[in-house]
Amino acid sequence: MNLLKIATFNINGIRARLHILLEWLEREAPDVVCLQELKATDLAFPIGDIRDAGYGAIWQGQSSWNGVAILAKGMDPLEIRRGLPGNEQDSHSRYLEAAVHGVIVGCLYLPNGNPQPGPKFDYKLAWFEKLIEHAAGLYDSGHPVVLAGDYNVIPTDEDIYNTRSWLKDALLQPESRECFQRLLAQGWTDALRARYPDERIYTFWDYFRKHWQTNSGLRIDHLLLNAKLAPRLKNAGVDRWPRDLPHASDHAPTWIELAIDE
DNA sequence: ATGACTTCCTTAGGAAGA
Repeated sequence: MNLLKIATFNINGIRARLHILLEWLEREAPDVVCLQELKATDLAFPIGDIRDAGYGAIWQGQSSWNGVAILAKGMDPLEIRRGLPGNEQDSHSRYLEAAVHGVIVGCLYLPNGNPQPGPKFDYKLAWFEKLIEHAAGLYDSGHPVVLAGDYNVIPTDEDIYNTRSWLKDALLQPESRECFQRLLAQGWTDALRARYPDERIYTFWDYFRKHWQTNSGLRIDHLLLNAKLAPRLKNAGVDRWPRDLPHASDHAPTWIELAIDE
């Protein structure tokens, strides 16, 4: 059976971690990659190295912070939109959407929202509302759709090693979780949770307190599938090995494999 | 606990991440 592998990876600075991205692309050969936190301007995006690795790309950069990209093996993604509808005044580069290998791919970097309460948390929730609104149309578009990215939401207490030191954190506030649940209630399948209903799955381990070494992680990078795509889900997982490399991102690549119609 | 660790932007230290 032919499989299409789609991954999301918060790279946390594409220039500082280009060697990790290239090593991972070569070893895992994903067909589609959603990147977040480029932390680079459009001009600084390393498109030459990415083309040399066999990938086409579209990207939405920004100096210092944020920034998203979609990579596709052997083709250029066909861009559908950049930024969410109704968010034209938003100066942050956080959303790209493209048609790639027969699937509509939304690549998102949802605002972190800390500290909360405060304006950053308000911005997170407002951004989330725009996403929920746009996702409803995508869900019913009649096309296979995946919404992949760093959602900056820990959906449940099963998605964190221990809530004790995170209780005030924006990632698990009831408002953040309620937004995520309302998005899921449109019908989306949380692919990693569907594949592993009862296991602890983490996609992020912060740099503090030896959290990687003690597997004290969070599950905040998600791939949501609409009803057209969910029946094709064959496998899902997290590539932990890039998190263990020197100068690693604090996130690990998170992926799904979909059956392809021949 | 205004912490810890890391990058960016720029070369000393603040902002931001989660």
